[in-house]
Amino acid sequence: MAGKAYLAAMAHDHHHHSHEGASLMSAAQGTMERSGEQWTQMRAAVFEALAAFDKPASAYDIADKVSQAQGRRVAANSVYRILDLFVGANLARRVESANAYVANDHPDCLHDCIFLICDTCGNTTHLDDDKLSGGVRAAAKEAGFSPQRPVIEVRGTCPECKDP
Amino acid sequence: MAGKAYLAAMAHDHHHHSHEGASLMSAAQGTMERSGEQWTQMRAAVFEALAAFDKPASAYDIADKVSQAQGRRVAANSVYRILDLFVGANLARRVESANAYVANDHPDCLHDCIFLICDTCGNTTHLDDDKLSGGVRAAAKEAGFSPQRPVIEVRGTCPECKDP
DNA sequence: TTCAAATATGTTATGTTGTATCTTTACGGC
DNA sequence: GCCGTAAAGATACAACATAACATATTTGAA
Repeated sequence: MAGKAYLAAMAHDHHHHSHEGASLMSAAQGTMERSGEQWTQMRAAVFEALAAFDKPASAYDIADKVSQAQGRRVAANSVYRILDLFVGANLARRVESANAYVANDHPDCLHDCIFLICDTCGNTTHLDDDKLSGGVRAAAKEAGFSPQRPVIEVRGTCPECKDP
Repeated sequence: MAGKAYLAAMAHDHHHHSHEGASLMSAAQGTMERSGEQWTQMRAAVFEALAAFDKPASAYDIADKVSQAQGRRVAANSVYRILDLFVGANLARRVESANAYVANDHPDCLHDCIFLICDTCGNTTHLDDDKLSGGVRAAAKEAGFSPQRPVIEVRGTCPECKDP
């Protein structure tokens, strides 16, 4: 992987506090604690492992990575518990069509984000287009439905895999 | 279940050849054969079972129902094979956020459909809003991504579960 | 019609994802 | 120190999905 060669477009340019590395870790800790949850060693380890993946990671992928890092076996169910917390606190997102998770690098903003998942290389980017996601929510309401959580993902081919 | 008490709204009213019962079966057969695939007893049985569910059904749910109907054990992997064909031929859709499948009652029209899945009762309806789905595709293209298959689903509460 | 090739299904096994339950451990207040 | 609570570990199992190979059925050409 040559790293991100393109950035997700933002339809409405508002300030996203995107973080990385140590900054992301402390942002995650802050968000977690503000939402009344503890920031334990285990949670830090899981978040670090998750954030280190450059594509969506399954709970088992994360369990493996944490196990490696700690030199002991960490069970998947512990990881699931923590991932659920993360998703609840907006520190991570679940990619439904991949049964996998990604770290949220701007946990301070709340969006119905749109994932673009490359079927060739697995790399995943996301858009935060509140107009589009708002349209989806509105259409659901129009049909009498009360939307709680839109799932908007696009399977396809990323620029790298298309133009080699 | 008291049956469908509301219908999915259509943003752009074009003629949908919605079928049910025997009509749906023969439409399915026609679509399947036009796409160069055989319409076997087994496929008919799987389609019938799938169409009989009033909410998204897992491959195992379908395997159970077909097993019942035939008085013999039908293995899940046979069902998976056939479901994959159905999805390819637009006879069925996969609901990603539910790991389940629904029959497509108008296999003649091709849409990126939007599923509304009730987290309370599991009932699922769908919208065909080409404008919205087109917007999602366009946004992906805007980011340099080549969309193949948008996945647009909304988790929430259906009208029945909201207003008891 | 008969046979060979291609397609479909059956059988068995295994891999992956996700939960449930119960036990043990860590931490804080008393 | 003792106890209550929250977190994490251990184990088991349920649910979802695919792989590999054997058998059966269909198709179409000789």
